[in-house]
Amino acid sequence: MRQDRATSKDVARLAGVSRTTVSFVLNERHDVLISEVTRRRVRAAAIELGYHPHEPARQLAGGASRTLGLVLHQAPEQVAVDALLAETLRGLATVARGSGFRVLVETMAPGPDGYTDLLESRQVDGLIISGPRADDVVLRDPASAMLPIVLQGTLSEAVVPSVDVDNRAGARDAVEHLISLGHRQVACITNAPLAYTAAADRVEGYRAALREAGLTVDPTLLAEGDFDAASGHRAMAQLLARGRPFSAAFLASDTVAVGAIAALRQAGLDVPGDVSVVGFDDVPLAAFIDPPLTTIHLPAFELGATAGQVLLDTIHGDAVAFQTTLAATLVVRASTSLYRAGTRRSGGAVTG
Amino acid sequence: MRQDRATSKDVARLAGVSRTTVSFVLNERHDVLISEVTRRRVRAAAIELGYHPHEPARQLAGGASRTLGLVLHQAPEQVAVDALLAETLRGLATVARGSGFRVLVETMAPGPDGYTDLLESRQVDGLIISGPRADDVVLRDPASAMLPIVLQGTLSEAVVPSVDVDNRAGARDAVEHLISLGHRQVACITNAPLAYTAAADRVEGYRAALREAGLTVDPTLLAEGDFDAASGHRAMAQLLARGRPFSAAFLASDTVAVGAIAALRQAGLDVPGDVSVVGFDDVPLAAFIDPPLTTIHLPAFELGATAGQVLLDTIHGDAVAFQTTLAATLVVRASTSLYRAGTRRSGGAVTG
DNA sequence: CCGCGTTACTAACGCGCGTTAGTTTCGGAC
DNA sequence: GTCCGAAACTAACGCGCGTTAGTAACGCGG
Repeated sequence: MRQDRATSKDVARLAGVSRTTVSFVLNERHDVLISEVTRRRVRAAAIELGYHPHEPARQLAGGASRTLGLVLHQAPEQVAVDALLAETLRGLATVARGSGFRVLVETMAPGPDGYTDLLESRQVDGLIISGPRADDVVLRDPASAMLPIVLQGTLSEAVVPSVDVDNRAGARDAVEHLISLGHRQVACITNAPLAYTAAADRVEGYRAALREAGLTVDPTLLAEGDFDAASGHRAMAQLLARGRPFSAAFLASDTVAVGAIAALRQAGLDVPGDVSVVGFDDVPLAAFIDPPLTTIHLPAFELGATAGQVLLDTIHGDAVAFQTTLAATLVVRASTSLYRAGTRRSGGAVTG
Repeated sequence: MRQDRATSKDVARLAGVSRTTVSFVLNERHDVLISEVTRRRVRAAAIELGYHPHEPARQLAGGASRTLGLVLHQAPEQVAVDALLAETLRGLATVARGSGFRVLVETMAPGPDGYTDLLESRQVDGLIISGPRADDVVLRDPASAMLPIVLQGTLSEAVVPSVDVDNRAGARDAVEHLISLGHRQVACITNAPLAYTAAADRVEGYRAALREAGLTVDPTLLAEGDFDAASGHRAMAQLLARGRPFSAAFLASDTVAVGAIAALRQAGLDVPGDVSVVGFDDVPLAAFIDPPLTTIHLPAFELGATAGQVLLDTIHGDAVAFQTTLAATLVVRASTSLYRAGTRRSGGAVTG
């Protein structure tokens, strides 16, 4: 196996045909006429020799790599904390394999580095960019509009197709749920700095729900998270320190929520007794932490699968939707409860 | 950009030299003598044309793909739950890039499918197999010993180099910690079925610690987890139902631990008041759940990086250690406390 | 003037495959 | 016997690159 690989020439010789015939048979070209006897003979020879076509060679000859690139264009901290990456990757890989494609992963710190190398060197036929950054020039350059690139996420003014979850609607559902339980003062901690569109959209949904319910949006009830649980802890501590009472909170990421809940506990507050909490993402552990987290389910597998499908369609030259939005649905568990005036803190948290 | 790519021929023409010279210059072959003037001219031409070497072509000509394959040879449930995959992948990608390699990910359900296709078709220069299964024939076939394959994990009788965390020592440290706090009845829930070597090793470490402390190993205090939190919940419920008292538990996975802790709570038991708990893995959320989890830190990034380095060494023909073991160290947080006889349940949990 | 080493390049092959344009064989219709 | 079209193949090119062997120019000692 270490020694000489079998080439299609070897197969041809063993089967007593030409290399061309071997290629036709193994690529199942039914438009060319080859007798069933010959086909069988070729296939048998290929198996006997343990023949595997040399991939780089067929990529060179065929002009396509049958490989999809997944660019993780995010900071290490984010990646480390992204509990859903595995699922997304699995979704992408599943769709890719279904079409005979493989998946190449490129991790890269945010910056001006070019991921287009992958494309220009023809190592991949298309790219999925996850975690797009506002400073990304390629995604805005009109010339890129024709490249097989799909955004997983949202970026204003991007010129390439994108697939994303409906962050705004999900957030609104989350907050509407809290309002329907009678809560009137609802705090919010973002999942990330507002420069990230996903974070901005979720806050937007939060505001929309409040407005639609005729409630005022109080900026002192908003704090900023930064991906990990520690940031959620800090943000909640800030919120409590401000002294503005609230009986519920929308925490725009489960990971951030876990930190925030810890902060609430340390302040002597019970969840959901004193403060009801809704998260976002529905990470695998969400159902099992204490209390089981009411959250917005992010369809991670579908996200990867859909992005992959859109990219494949783009590569094949099919028309694709410029923007695909997946629904994120509310999952009610035990971290939310009816608002009861006169609870321990008279319906609102006070300074910790 | 959609139109004709620039080839090295175009660069040669523009620079007024031959294609060979272009190749020498761009590949920084300093062993061939080319004047600095020419070098500059070639580089300028390449930039002007936006030239990117055609990767499949150089792979064909060069005989190497400069790509590493990561095979996730595990069931979907595992992947979904693997909070550390992202970190491992990042570690691998970092090392790979450092040597000019890319990373191709192949997810695959357990089974007899051949991941060696990747290798035989020369799409990758080497493979890292994560989550090896006992039924894997390739890894035992002596003929495979010379293939550039590295195991991330442990498999008895495997003939390829492996990189793994010291599960046994980590587990022993965990249990020793509990014993040092005065606990004498220590339960254990595995992270996975015992067919998985990692699970078996952790149980082994658990037993060793007990024996070394002169304690008896009670099989009724052992239950089996299955990757996710739900399995931890079930396993802990079983343990409680058996009625055998214990004041501490070693839960061989943080994810499983989260489920187990939920079950303890439902049985009216406090952690660590009634039962001290040590986990394994140190997932990102471990420090922030309630109570902050004492656990064994798994160096995920290093695991990926080390596996990648060993694979690169193998590919380059360097001698590599057949087995590399990374230390997993105890992180003490708040889920463990001193054993106090006469606590609520007189030092032990009883039937729930 | 010749021979010879050094410098700076280039012509041309081969990597393994897909594919186009052709060739041969063969059965039947006239 | 000839012609012809269909059937079953094959020869040979080209994909874009790395690389080996070879060449041309040049200086310099003899």
